[in-house]
Amino acid sequence: MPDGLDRISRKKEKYRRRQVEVFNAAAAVFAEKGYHGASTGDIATKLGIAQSSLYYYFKSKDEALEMVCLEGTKGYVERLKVIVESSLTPAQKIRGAILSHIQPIDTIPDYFRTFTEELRYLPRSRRKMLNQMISDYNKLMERILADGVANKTFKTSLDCHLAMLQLISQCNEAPQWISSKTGYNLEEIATSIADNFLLGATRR
Amino acid sequence: MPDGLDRISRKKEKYRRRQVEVFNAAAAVFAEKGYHGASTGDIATKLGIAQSSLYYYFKSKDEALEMVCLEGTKGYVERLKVIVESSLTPAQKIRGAILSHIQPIDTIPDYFRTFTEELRYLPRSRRKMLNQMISDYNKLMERILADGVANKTFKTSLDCHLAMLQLISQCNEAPQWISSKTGYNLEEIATSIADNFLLGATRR
DNA sequence: ATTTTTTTCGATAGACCTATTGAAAAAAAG
DNA sequence: CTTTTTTTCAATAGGTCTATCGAAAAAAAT
Repeated sequence: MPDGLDRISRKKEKYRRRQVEVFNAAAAVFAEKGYHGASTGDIATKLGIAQSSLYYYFKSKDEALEMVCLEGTKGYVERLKVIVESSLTPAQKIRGAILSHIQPIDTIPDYFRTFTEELRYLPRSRRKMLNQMISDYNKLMERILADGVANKTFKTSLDCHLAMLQLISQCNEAPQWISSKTGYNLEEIATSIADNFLLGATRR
Repeated sequence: MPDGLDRISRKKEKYRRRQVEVFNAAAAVFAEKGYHGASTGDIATKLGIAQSSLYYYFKSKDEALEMVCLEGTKGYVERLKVIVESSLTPAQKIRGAILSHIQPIDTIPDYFRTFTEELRYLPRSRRKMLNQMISDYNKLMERILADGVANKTFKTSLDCHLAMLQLISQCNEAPQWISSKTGYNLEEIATSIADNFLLGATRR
């Protein structure tokens, strides 16, 4: 006779796994058609279930978008924080940060794309946590650059804030370079972004 | 008694001017809410007219999006072609190309944003000409880079295709850096993108 | 002032979409 | 096998949206 708590948590686990399938489908449809272009009917069709069944797994389409965005950015800040606080050189930190940033393009492309392109359609009330996360993330990235300048690794003339925006923008656009028939892989792309930046920014 | 043709063209001109106001409103609403998030009612409200009145100026919402995208890219390829075929140095061409690319962010921001973010929602049939235009544009930009390599201005190791994608991506994301409270102006941004690229790519 | 042309409007058909609800089906437990 | 719980479904209320149409209003021409 199995333990009662075990039984309950096993049930919840089953529910949670199905929920992940639902969010996977939502992410795929959001990424393909955009949040407003995607209907809950589209998501249901992708899963082969009735549209109304979705509401057993989320309360509203808004909530589904929030969940997809949260899942798509899970661990982002933490991974960058580890890099920032490591004992790597500024140049190595940049390489690591870029690679870490674009990794999800491989592992969870639909979540990544939904986050970068559809976040703006989240109602203000749901966007607070995610905006805070983005702000934290940007500050961390900028800190790597500022440390590099303080360090005399990077040129004094480097505008850290602008450079941060340029690096992150390139990372966020990278998914579109892959579909662009030329078959770059993510590591090539990360290396290229980092190389091009470091070649220009590094003191000689 | 005015010439007949004159009278007709003057009327058409009046119609055309009102149509521009309509497309301006459409571009503004598309840019703010996204194509699918924007309703024709939103556009009409912005103009202070009835929703049904819009259909005197365009046949469908799709067509409005197409017109906005076409207007937003008018002259793009031509301007770049002039730069490519000029006698400027590759480095000067890059500076000119970047400045030319982001100019519309100042002059017609809503058209620019709608083009870069909402083009994907144009039905395939309407997207052909615009896709061709983008392809031509990218090739021209890549040619500047390839010429610079052939020229020994840029390093042999430069991946021209990837570098082209990186430059254009940065330009297309630039609007978001401006709203980002820090008050950069477009020329600063263009200079920064060009400097950072040229510093790394130029032979020494 | 009257006629013609241009522009706007109200009403609405016809789709589609989100979210709810109570019931049915499926799965798990007893 | 029966009961309980979980999961799915059909039906639908209530809302929004695009596009059409004939009429009205406004402007221009005669």
